[in-house]
Amino acid sequence: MQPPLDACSDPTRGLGLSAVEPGWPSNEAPPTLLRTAPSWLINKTALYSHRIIGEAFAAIGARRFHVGLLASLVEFGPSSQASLGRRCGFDRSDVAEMINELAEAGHVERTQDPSDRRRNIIQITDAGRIHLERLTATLDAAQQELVAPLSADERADLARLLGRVLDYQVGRHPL
Amino acid sequence: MQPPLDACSDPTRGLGLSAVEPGWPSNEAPPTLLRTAPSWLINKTALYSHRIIGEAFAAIGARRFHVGLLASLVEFGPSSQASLGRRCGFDRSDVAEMINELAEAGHVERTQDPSDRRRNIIQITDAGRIHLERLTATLDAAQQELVAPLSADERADLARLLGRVLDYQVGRHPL
DNA sequence: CAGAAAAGTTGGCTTTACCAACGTTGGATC
DNA sequence: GATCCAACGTTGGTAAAGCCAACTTTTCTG
Repeated sequence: MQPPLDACSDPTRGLGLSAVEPGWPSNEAPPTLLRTAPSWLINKTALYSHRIIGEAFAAIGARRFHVGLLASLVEFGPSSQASLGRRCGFDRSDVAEMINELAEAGHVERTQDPSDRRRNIIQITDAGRIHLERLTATLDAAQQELVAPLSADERADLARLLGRVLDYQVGRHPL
Repeated sequence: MQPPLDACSDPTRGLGLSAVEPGWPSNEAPPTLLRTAPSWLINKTALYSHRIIGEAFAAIGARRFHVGLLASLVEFGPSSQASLGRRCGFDRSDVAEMINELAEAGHVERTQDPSDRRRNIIQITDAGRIHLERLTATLDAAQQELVAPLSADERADLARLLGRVLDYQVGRHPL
């Protein structure tokens, strides 16, 4: 016959009569098919990542894309918008607007490349470097919150595994 | 750490000059800050996951959420929409529309619960079960494509690590 | 020199997740 | 029993992210 519909109709108190993963609402764990699907695990974890990092950045008046662009400019020096987009995985059109925002905030300077007048040369400013320091500190704290249940070794493992998947996929379809 | 499996994939050691990860456009690798940031790795990997699984499902006229809902109904029996949403991590409002779609396609039946007239009882149909079989096969193939560069052990490791993070985060803020 | 390709910009589209409100219903409390 | 509160389903709307198409200007290639 059918299992009882909604065995627990008050989600505030768990009856604790079945082995459910910690944290999930009582008797309402996700289906095994999802629980064991790498794609689902990745997507749901990415959702939490979005939320945690996004809130942390919003708290200091920053946006998620700031980090990648500014870090790119520091590590590789002045770049064109197209190059920034390829490095960080952004569409050209999105980079244009992002640079608008960063330039308006004074974190970045946009000048035309005299040797190739199609290109803009994007340079980080002193204010941008200071901003980046706050960003990295904020990101570090938020990420620690994200992967809190993992040990240092496990965090390294996770990064290594994801990096391998990412390298492979980038080779198949550059993003 | 393990010896390099595929090609040179050692992102932790930058030689500074010409050591570019495989697959990345020539000399336009992402900044180290992103490369080593779990949040960035998770988000970018999730993007590829979205694309690969989404395309695979679109090829058989299905959508991503079909799997979770139908698998839930098979594993736990007829459920209310709210319960389905909690299990799969969907908003109530989104579940309503998803069930509309699944019901119109004949994969699911929606009846009012006589014992609680607020609730709908969602039941999977025979067509839905057949659909779910195709979905799981498609999902398996797509996921294999996603984590192709990982060995079986590594895939298990990845799933375990992500599951731990997810359990922890669900405990902090149920989704 | 002609054509292809790259760069930047504008504008728009889709998906996904989320939120707010409402009416209905049931349970809890006094 | 009357009242308050919570859950459910539904509608509608919002915001961000990623992506695509078109167009102009400029450079590279054959």
